[in-house]
Amino acid sequence: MSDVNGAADGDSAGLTSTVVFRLGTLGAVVTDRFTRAIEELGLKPKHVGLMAALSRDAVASQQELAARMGVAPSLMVSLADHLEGLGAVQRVRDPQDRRRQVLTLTEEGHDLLGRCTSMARTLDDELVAGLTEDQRKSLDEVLRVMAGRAGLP
Amino acid sequence: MSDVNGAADGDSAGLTSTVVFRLGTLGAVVTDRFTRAIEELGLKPKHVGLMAALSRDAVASQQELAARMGVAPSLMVSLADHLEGLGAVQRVRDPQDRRRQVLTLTEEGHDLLGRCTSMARTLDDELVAGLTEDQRKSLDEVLRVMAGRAGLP
DNA sequence: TGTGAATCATTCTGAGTGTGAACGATATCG
DNA sequence: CGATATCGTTCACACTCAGAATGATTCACA
Repeated sequence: MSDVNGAADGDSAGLTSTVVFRLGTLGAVVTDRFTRAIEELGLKPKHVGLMAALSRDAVASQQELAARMGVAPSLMVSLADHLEGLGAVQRVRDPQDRRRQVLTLTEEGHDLLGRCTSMARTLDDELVAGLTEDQRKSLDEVLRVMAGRAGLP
Repeated sequence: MSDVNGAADGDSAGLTSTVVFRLGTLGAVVTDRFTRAIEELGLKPKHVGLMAALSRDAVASQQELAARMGVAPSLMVSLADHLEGLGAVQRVRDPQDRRRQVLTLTEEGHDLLGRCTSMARTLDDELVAGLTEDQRKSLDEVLRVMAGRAGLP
């Protein structure tokens, strides 16, 4: 409502009114807060993402996980190293293919992931505090559709 | 999958169903696409953010802009350097305070920002393609409220 | 009016993050 | 068997960004 009389060229309200820009900046801010929240657990977002992936699929090789998360296999090594050091995941050689390291989430890993989830829910509450119940439902559905459009699982 | 503790379940669906997680991942994917789109213009997201800020406030010192964007002043130097090299911004010493470098968006800068906006709109269309008109309106409003909650301008 | 403190832009150094190439171990195919 | 591919790992490198040190300029104030 602010900028309407602008010319057809790209003025700021043009860009800042796009979903891309607003979703990107908001996502960055929210992720930043989450990053600070999980810091005390010795975790970073990618560690949490890895645990979430493991929780969903129970077991998987490092390469599969790397491909799923869109990171290099070499990075998956250090992520798994760190989580293994925390006792959150377990590395087991696949007997069928002894090149493979099969990762599984330990009890401690589930617990750790649970604490991350709890932190995320706290942030959620703060974030959607100004929304009506209808708006929250709509947000849920809209996020689902856009995630699909963006090629997310 | 029985979990002994009842306080918080560390289920994967627990974390991946939070707004924080979904907004964060979706924002990352979208920003990544935008990053690739503007690559051909010789720009990165922070350059675009700087241009958008300049377009909104016409002129500003580097420190003000750095504070507004939440980056270190030293980074603002290189961002401004790059945009100046592209002819998108102009550095002028403030006559009132000759320590200050006042940045302004040139005609070419407006044009460049316009092209970024156009690219973002293209991505927007693709992203919201599966949404009804009501859902798009709701998304707009929800993003506005959450951005406010997150402390964004 | 002179002098020290504060501020601005800049440069430089260092930490953190992630990719890609090289390597050894294992598996698979001819 | 023997050649080749694949998996996990290590290493070297690039990139990004923050923070300290620097020089120029302004401000506070005696």
